[in-house]
Amino acid sequence: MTTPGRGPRLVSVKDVAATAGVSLGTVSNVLNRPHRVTTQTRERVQRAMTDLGFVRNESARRLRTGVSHTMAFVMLDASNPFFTDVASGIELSVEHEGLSLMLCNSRNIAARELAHLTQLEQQRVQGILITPLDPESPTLEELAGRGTPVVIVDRHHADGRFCSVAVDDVLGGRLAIEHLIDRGHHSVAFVGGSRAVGQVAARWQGAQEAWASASLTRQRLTQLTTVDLTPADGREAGQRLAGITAHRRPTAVFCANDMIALGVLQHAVNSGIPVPEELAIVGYDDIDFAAAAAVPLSSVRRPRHILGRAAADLVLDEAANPEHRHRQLLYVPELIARASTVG
Amino acid sequence: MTTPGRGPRLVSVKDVAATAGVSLGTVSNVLNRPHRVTTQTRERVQRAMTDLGFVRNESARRLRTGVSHTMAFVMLDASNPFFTDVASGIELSVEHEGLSLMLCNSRNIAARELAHLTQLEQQRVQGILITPLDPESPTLEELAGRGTPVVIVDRHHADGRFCSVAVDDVLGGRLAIEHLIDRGHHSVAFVGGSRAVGQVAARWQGAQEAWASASLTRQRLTQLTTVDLTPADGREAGQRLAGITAHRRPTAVFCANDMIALGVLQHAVNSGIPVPEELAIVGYDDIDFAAAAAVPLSSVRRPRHILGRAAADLVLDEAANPEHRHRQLLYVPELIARASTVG
DNA sequence: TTGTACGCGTTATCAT
DNA sequence: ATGATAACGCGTACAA
Repeated sequence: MTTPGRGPRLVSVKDVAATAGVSLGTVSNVLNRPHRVTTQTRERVQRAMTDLGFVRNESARRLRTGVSHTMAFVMLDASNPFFTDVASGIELSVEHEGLSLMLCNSRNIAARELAHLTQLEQQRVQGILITPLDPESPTLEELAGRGTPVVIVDRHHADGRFCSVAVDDVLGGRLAIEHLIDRGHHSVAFVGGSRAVGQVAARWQGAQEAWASASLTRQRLTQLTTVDLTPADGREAGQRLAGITAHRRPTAVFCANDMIALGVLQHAVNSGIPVPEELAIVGYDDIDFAAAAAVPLSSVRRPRHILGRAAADLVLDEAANPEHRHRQLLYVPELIARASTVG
Repeated sequence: MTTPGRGPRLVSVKDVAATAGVSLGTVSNVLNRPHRVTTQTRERVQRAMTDLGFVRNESARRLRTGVSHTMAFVMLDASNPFFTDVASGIELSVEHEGLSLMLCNSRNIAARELAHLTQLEQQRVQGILITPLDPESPTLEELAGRGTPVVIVDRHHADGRFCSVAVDDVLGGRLAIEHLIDRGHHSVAFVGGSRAVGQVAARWQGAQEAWASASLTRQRLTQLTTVDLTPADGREAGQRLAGITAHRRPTAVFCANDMIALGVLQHAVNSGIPVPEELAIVGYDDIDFAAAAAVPLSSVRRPRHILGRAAADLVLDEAANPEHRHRQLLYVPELIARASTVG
């Protein structure tokens, strides 16, 4: 007869019913169909609930009704402001529907991503938004196949078997390079992370395309690989750049994201390389910190909130609408030119 | 007889038992006490589970056993890297116990905080870590009173009725100001946000104490209030500073956090005020972006990961140990001097 | 308004 | 070691 769990024994609908002197069904009606109950008894029941400290048991509800009241977003990297901004966009839509959003952080580690997905599926969340390490992973298809709506954020699935929301990163890469070519640069380095290949491949591709179509005579687009996409990686890349003698050094870099770009910027300033005169820098995402850098960073802006809202709307539709059809949305990035390229 | 919810009807233990040709109890044993089952039957059952795509129903488990497998952290502001770093510290400890962590974001809005807490309590999470808008709010005490372990992060409850983990921000404020006094500054402004009074009051207090005990003759410690603690607020504060004629302008600012400081730094550089020669800047938190600023930011470092781990350990103890006693942990900050104060 | 079957995994009991 | 069975937790929904 011991109640499992610890702490004060929790109050159930039964207790509320007893205290209010009504039946169990009436309590349920107060909770779910208040209009069916006389104002008088309703108030009596509500009184009993607050007096006893009744807390609805979401597990029991879910077990019975089969529907949970939460959505989830599995972030690739919570320390990247890009993803937290996407998350607030998601929240807006999700909470507008009276659901709550739970955030998970895979930190770019496959085992952690899997653990989160498993947990979320076991909780029977209404839907999962995810920026996956690998959009083609069978895990995602299996998950969706068992009935959990899955929407991919900031990636696409090759065969369109999911809803997805992303930005045209090929165009983004092209915008960045075209801007640098416009500013007269002939030797440019792309700085990206090897552990984040999927995230940056399109940007690199766009960069190459733009470079090729400019058909410069003595062109040179090189690649500088870092491990990850953090400010520390950027500093390290900056160090390698600073080590190159000035006349062979690229006159500009296009960084796979703003965190890298901020690191490069820092090291450049520290080692006395004037930005943008000797080194122009373009970042990617246009996070708030980009504009707040001491040399404000030119960056390819992606519509983070809109991305989040759109993704949330898709997963909500998939969860609620039986006639749902998968859609892949592609948003357009925009180059924001600031002092790091425009002297 | 219709199954509630949509999508393919989910597989239950019964189906697994039938397919594997064993009894229901055996399936349960495979899940919860695998050693009691022959390797052979265990494999047969596991085979059936994967074949059918069986997914444990966490709600049913929780309902029966009374214990959930999640902890939650309600963040004050997910766009502040300080909190995401604390969150990763928490994750480390929580996942070490085989539990999963769900993140919520109150965005400094009381209604959102309440909504999250309600939701989490209804889900019967094992414990809640929270950086509350108001540590003295009765909501928290009621929540704890009904049995959910609550640990306060980055604040303390006045009467010690909760476990809490924080940093000595009075000391932090003192360190910042002492550093500036050491560097010869006589006129300093504190830049903080009015919507974040609770978070910054101690820093301001420490700043005043240090200033008072220096007993300078022509001292001047002023206060510059912003709305929030974002880079944009910092830029706006920087604008107000730049508007002051040079000989009346403070020679240094101590910012309530690094995001503000980065904004101030940006505006200073933009308006041609040399940092640190004409304006020294000290931030607070030492987030990664502080070191990555083009003029690396001096900042009061707080042990973010350690804070998170400690908080998680406390809530885990409170959830598992019947002899748990509340503790208030206070960590010591450290001043990191960089180029924004040390020419 | 009331009574009650139901959802599903867990655990215990008794039997094989 | 495994089988068969039932009670249990708690809120929901429907028939009475």
